[in-house]
Amino acid sequence: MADTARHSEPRYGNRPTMKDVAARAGVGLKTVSRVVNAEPGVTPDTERRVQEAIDALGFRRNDSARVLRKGRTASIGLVLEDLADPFYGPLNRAVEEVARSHGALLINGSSAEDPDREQELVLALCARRVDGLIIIPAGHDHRYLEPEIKAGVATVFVDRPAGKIDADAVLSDSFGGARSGTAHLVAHGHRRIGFIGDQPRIHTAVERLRGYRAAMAHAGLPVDDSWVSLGTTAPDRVHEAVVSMLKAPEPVTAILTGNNRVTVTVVRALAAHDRPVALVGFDDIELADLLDPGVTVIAQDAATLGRTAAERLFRRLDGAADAPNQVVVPTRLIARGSGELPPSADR
Amino acid sequence: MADTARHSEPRYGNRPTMKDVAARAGVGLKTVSRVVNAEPGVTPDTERRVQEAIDALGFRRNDSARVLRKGRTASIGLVLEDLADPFYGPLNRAVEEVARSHGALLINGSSAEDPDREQELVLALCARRVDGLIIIPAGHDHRYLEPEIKAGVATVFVDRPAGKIDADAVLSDSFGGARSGTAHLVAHGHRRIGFIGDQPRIHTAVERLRGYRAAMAHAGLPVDDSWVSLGTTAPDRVHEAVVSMLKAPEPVTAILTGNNRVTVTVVRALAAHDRPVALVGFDDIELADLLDPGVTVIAQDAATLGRTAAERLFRRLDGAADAPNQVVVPTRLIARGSGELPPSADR
DNA sequence: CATTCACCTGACAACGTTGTCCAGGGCCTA
DNA sequence: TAGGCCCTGGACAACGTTGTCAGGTGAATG
Repeated sequence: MADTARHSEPRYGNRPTMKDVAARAGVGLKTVSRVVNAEPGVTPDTERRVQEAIDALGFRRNDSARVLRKGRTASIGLVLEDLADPFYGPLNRAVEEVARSHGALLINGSSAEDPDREQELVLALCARRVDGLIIIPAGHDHRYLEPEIKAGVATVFVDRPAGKIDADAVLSDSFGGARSGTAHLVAHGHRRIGFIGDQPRIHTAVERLRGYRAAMAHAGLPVDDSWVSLGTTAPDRVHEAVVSMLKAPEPVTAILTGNNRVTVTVVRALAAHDRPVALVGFDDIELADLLDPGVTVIAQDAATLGRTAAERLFRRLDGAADAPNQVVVPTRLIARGSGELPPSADR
Repeated sequence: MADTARHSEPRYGNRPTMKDVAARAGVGLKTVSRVVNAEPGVTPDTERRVQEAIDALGFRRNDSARVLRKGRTASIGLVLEDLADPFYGPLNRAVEEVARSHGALLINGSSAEDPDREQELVLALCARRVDGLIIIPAGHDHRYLEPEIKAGVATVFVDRPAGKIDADAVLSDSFGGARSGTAHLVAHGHRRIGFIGDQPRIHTAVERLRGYRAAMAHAGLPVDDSWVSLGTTAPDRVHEAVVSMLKAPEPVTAILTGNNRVTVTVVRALAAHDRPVALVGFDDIELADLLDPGVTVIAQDAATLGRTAAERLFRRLDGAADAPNQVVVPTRLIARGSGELPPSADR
């Protein structure tokens, strides 16, 4: 009864191989290969016999072996920060769409904003010999990628630039977006504007803060330290920041938020507040138009980010060898009400 | 100058192999393998020499080759409907988390609700010899998977059951959720309740419709054909359905929606309507609590779905051989206002 | 000093596929 | 009918890794 496994026991689940198919069809190994790959040079009759054997045995070509022989895996890795963040959904899909159109599969994983985990994941992908990598970096030092890139792994960074290496990157215009969002609030009469952003480790967080400061400076407005809060996007910290900005002796009359998670928390916090406070959020959020007032946002085009990055990656894989460069995707301010509220009466 | 590539040109980007490392370190091939895999039986001195060669050459083990030899790829495939749908984000992440804890990578793709594309994707994953599959099925016939399952590919279906084969499945309680949502509306005095759901090809859509009908029947209420709309979740179709239900001679006073995308569209449509209409939505949506009124929903626990499925998958991979079974994850009704509105005055 | 034994080390085959190359046979033409 | 050519088919090696097994060295023991 016992199926005699020779030494250990590879052969996956005892799947038939081309050899088995060849034996059953009474042809040579290579002929089976030709049929499977629709290569020319096989008589219709022989082809039919081989095909029957394939169907009868339930043979399916082992791409692992194929990859080993051919040197290309037809798969790319996508490392993002959190698979569950709605901002990355459209990006993920756009990348998948492009990969699919190039016949490649997508392997992905989350770094959870942890540089070590990012590196571990990226190197695991390299060990699988993905043809290319699209990375939303969590860390600031990507020199560990140098040997990989030199060995031919095409690499494109998205949303944030690479650290300490020269690589392609596709970024949103964080600085410009934050600046125009802030200017929008200033234009509506606000002079004390708060900024609540993500951790200063994160490139986009810093850029957005810079944009905010630039707009304030341009308007000749001071920025009080108590109006700026950077840190994790955990709801309780953000909530606390909102409360302290509003309870201060010189309370802010408007807030600029640094990303979608912060925006959502701030909307909640402001709903519980008595005076209206203006709000402009970075990243669009679903249903923002249905709230009262609608949430004015600086929308990023996540799908374009992903598509652009993936297209650049495949252009590299097709041999494009021009110097690495950065593409900046513009943002768009969508006015819905919350950013157009006038300053509420002072204390 | 020209690097003489012997025949074609495999060797990825001319990456060093264990052979190269061995030559440089002046040791045998297998010794390098031992060092790389931290196997016992290597003198510290030899190990150091090998390690130096590894670092100098920038060697990284080729897992493709390893996989071929070992028979396990330590990767699983996740096929879902749309990577960008916020409902699948937490599910995706939960699966990834479990995979990660088992040292496996996640390959994923979208079926776009197209059975052919689902099959194509699944078979591509099988050709890569993923160890297991987690599938949110788009099609209704999965007999094409039989040879794969027989060959040892562990397979778990999520959100919707497998078609025509006996396989593990982890489902939400669509029927019970829709029934309790409908009963909730009935309890608040509604007698004419509409249902707007997804395409009847989709299992959950049918189950939810069944739950709705069951609750109506249980309450002794008739269901007029014009109150039920099944089809794509495209906003214009859904919008049209809302309008026609509200403009009918016997207009509905409440609506039950079949999924998150429908709910969002209906919220928009109702906002433009003059009379208040009660609403209960299937699936929770972000910010639902901030709308006015808050949106009452039947919440599904997508993360639990994903985690449960992934855990079952790995239990199978670890050898669990009990009969395939179905797990049903309960839903939870979250009352926020929209589902508690009384029927508005008749015409 | 010889023998045993433990421990390291390396040669070799195998995983399943594809590229190369050659052999055999049929068919056309001279 | 012989010669040559094209078309089909198969043997073989190679991709980079790991399992098996045998050889070799040094220390410990009788």
